[in-house]
Amino acid sequence: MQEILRKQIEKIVALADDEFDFVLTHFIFKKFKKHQYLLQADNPARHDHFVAKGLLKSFYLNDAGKSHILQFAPEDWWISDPQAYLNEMTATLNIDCLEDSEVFLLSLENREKLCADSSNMQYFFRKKAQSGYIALQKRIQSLVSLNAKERYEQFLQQYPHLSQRISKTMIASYLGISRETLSRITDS
Amino acid sequence: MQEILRKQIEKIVALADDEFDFVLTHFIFKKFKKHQYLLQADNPARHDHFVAKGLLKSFYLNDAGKSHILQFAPEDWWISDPQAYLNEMTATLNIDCLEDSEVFLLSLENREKLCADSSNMQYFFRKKAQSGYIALQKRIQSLVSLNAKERYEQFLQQYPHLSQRISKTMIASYLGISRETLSRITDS
DNA sequence: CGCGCGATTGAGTAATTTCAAATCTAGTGG
DNA sequence: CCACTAGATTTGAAATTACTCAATCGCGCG
Repeated sequence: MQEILRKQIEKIVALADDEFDFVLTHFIFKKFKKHQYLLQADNPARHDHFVAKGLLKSFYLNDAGKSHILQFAPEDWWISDPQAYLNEMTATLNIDCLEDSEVFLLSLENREKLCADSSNMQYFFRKKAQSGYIALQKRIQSLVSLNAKERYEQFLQQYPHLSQRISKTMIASYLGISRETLSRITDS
Repeated sequence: MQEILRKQIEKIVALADDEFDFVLTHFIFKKFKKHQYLLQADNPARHDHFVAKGLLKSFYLNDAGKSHILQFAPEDWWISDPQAYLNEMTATLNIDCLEDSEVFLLSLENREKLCADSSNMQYFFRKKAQSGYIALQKRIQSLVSLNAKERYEQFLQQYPHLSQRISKTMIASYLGISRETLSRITDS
């Protein structure tokens, strides 16, 4: 189980065995059931989450009460309410499980300790934030310049594996289109 | 001029005088004229840019040839093609000046040197990437859950100063709506 | 005065949403 | 094996939102 976390980090920085053991002491390992919430809006967002197994999503409800999915997180992904987590604020996002999941939790305090004690880990988190930024910028580009159909096709290309584990209703919510529109797109 | 850069960094980490002097040696200072390009698509994106004075924008042309503005960068902001810059690829974005501008350029090589030599600076860039991520996530939320009028009003609230220096055509391009639609929104 | 650029307006069209109803599907208990 | 239910998906029709294209307006500047 821990191997997944290690491999994820070592995609970016190499770690000696004892250094990884040290890193690991900063995480909490937990299992969650499908439909279980890891974070609810208006609660403190105490952790960032690395998914070792399963599938989570983060979403928020707008003023009209409509749910918008911000992110899916299958194995090997991180998920949180970044704004609330990094600024120690109360969450606006919700995170719950689409499948039974196994997750490593990291508090902000422990993240900062890790970064202070290990320049490797600070490097890792810097790179992770950078690639996250790039990913979001791509998503913005697709939102402003692609129509519903094109966005859906790009999603399929980008996450061919994911699209099989997620209902179309949720894909529509992620893409910012209604489920009816997505349905009409796919039957062609 | 350098004071602006220093203040920007010291919002996040304190620097001794000699440390800032050291930091400064990694940047190149340049002036640009209105309409001048700092980066063009298909060219290597060699630098990240910190704006000391003036106003820049980044944008790209989609397949249909339509221009979409990704970011405005007034004083105290950073602007680049992050994907191209951080992965040493050829740019897909363009960056040009909306006003005469003064800019500090930072190559990827020098950024990494800075981070390797100064944990303060690595901390700074980590935090900067994190807040960038948060900002983009907010923008995604507004794109998927707000209509044209709401997005425009949010833009005015968020950047009251900016909206006075930028044509409505460009604001429309940033918001992902046509200039005609924006015009119809504003006359109410 | 006349040019050029941004902003506006009008009319028609295209994309997407909404609401309601019908259909399909997987899982459950008898 | 079948009936039944909850959830997801699909379909239809009307309404809304936003876009496109074309024409006009307004204004600053040489």
